[in-house]
Amino acid sequence: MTPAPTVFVVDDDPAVRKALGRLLHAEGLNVETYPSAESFLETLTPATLGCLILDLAMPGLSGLELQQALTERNISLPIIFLTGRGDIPSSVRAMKRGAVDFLTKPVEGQDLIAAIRLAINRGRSSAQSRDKVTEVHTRLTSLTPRERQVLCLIVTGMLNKQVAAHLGAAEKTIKVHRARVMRKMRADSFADLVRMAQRAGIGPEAI
Amino acid sequence: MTPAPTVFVVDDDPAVRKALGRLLHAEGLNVETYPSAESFLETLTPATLGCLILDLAMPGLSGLELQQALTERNISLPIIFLTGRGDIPSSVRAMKRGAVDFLTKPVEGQDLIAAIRLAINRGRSSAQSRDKVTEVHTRLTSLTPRERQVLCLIVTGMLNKQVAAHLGAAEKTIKVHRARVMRKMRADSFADLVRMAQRAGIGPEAI
DNA sequence: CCACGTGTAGGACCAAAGGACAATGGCGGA
DNA sequence: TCCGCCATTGTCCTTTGGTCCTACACGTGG
Repeated sequence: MTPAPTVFVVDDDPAVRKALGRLLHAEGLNVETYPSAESFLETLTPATLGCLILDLAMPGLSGLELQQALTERNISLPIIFLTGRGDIPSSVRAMKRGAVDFLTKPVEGQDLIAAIRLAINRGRSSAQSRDKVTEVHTRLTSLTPRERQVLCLIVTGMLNKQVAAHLGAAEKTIKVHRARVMRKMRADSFADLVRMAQRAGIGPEAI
Repeated sequence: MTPAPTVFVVDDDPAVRKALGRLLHAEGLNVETYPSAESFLETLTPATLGCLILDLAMPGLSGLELQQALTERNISLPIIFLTGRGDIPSSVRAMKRGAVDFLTKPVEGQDLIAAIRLAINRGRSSAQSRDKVTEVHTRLTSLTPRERQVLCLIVTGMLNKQVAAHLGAAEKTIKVHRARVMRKMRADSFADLVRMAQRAGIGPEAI
């Protein structure tokens, strides 16, 4: 239904890449393999959907460093670490930074598949909520400063006349701004607007 | 300011309990030590604030089993695992289930203290949001079934007359229910009500 | 200079929300 | 049986919100 997710495999061992490629392809998954973190980073778009199976120790960027790099670029591709010589501190660091799983070679095919399913689902839902938030943000940028101000005040529950007093304007003016906010934010009800503002982090903090 | 958080230490080794007790007390932290998971579980209230430093392998319930038990009892005390003979699968399982950290003995005092500070902060904020949600839930239970129905419909953005048509009642009736909902939920604005409903998981899903 | 966006504001008018007061009917517990 | 709670509906009135159309001032960039 949605664009097909892809499983990216980054491992410096050709045998591992080949074996994983075969295994996952047999499961009906799209697979792309990369021999290094750098080569993977090059061919990466922010809208990528799927998950990443990542080796820990590689020449060049290590797996943990790639994870860090993705975080810094604001790319939330779910990561499954798969390593032969891992240690506890590495696994803990990986999990702390949001890895879906941290498996050790040799890995049970079932375990890996299960982790991949989980990762793909997680990525899908996080992509959905991220899309919603960015959608709200783009609409927010279409507001004029005054409209944003009015938005912030009305979603805290203030009446038009209260907003007017607070901003030193006529109630009529606030009504105009309010109507424009509703239209520009494509909110089809006030409740809807409140929820959008909530998602954008605009709440009753400023009271 | 808030009730002082306590660091609970559960470890079967008396030497570890003694050493940790001294170290953490010197840091100005309240410490309670327990020789087993069972003894800790007995003296546990759901409103406990602080964090738990937990050994992995113990006679009786293991650390991971205690973590599971706390999850099942809906107790969200942040956990720091501290173990001598851990392995990667254990650490990954612990982190997946929400542990704050997974440290190995011998541990650097600084690392442990840092983890504790993080855990206590996490526990504090999660307790805050949990309190807010339960507060909303208790208010929800004070609503009559009809009032809850009306609440669900108005927070999706429906007008009184639409709700009336949807429920086969007069608009006036909906107004009365709506007013009672606002009073019982202690919402001081409609925006407020929408946010409360949001926290309680009542949203526009049902459309 | 003119067009455009922005902020401002007025009047007219209608729709929606909310409060005050009253009333009816059902249903379960004291 | 009577009381209290719940749900229901009504009328009357006020406040609030929302939508037209119109209008003016101000600054930016063609």
